[in-house]
Amino acid sequence: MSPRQQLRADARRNADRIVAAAGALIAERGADASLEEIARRAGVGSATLHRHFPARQALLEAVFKDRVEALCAKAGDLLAAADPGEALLAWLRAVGAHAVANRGLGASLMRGGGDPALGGTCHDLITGAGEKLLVRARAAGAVRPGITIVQLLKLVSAISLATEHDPDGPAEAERLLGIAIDGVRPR
Amino acid sequence: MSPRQQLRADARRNADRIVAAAGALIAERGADASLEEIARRAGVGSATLHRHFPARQALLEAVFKDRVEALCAKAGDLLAAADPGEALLAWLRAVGAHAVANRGLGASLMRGGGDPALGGTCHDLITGAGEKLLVRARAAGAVRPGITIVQLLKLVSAISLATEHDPDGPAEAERLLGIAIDGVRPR
DNA sequence: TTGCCAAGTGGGGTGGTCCTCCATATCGTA
DNA sequence: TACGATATGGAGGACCACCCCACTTGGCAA
Repeated sequence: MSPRQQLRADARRNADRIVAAAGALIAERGADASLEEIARRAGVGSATLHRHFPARQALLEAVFKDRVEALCAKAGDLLAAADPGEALLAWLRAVGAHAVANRGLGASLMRGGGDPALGGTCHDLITGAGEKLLVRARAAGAVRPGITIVQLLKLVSAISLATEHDPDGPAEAERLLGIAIDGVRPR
Repeated sequence: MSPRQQLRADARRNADRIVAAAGALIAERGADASLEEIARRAGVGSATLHRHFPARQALLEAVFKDRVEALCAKAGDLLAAADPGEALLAWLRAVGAHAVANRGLGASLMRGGGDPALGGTCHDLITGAGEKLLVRARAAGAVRPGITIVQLLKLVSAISLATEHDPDGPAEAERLLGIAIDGVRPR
């Protein structure tokens, strides 16, 4: 689905419909929503869904693309912040908040490394954006050495995943994130 | 399967076989292994599996029961350790190590709160054992206030879950745990 | 020891999932 | 308008969790 210009108009319209339906259903029921039902809601056959998005991950990437881009933009903004360490932590909190708010985003962010062949775009984008923040924070001595951006994002995603089925998910995620993130600072 | 005495001899034998087969298959393929195949391996019909373990969670509880009990015993031992704070952290690390070594244990530990009606035993056992360690550590001023044992276990489980599909899972889990656990100490 | 019946079993059915083929319908162009 | 490349979706295969019910079996009472 990278070269969207090459798609025929109806095909592109269907792809958009599928992404919209997927977004709605994933918000309702989580990242493991039924692909059949997504197709049903989008008003297309299941074969069409599978041709457009050969793997579930590809669909998730499309659904969350704009949110990931927003997070990347925020990372860019924070590069100009006064305190490099606080900038990184603030960004991680923002990533966590987004992951909690958008069910399934956290899982999507992590699985980038899993299937290197297809997609991985979300994971790559967010990793690239965060890396710059981490490098700057590290240079300022605001994070302890040896920590990678992939580790930090894994931590954030894991927390959002763990609190996904909680009655009081967002608040609990915030608290857990607070604990975990404090370990990032040098002793 | 709580009142095992009330089961007929053959029923109990089948239940044990199912738990053994489940343990093997879960170790191979993770906690979402097919129940049909577990039944097949155990040499019983799928109906038998479902009657003994009405929900997947119930089966997981049975599979991991001994490991959870070992962790609870370890918690008991650590209650006598000199440094209450270090005792708690050491135990959390042990829980993490077990969760990583036994695929699916982490997920099982977390889901206790999800379905209050059935099971929850693993979750309750481990929570109870950890609570004592936490209370002692808190009294010694070794952990910052406001942290609950459920939060700590959620953190540990989340990390083990997140690293489950990693090429270098155990080592990475150890590192992430190190980061997260440092946030437990008071500032 | 024998006979009986509650307890236990598993094949087969239901309804769901993901994914693939291929005959058909549609778009965009010449 | 006519045509061919492109896109579609229903039908179907393989798998899954879970349930029903005709049958078997263990263990107790006589």
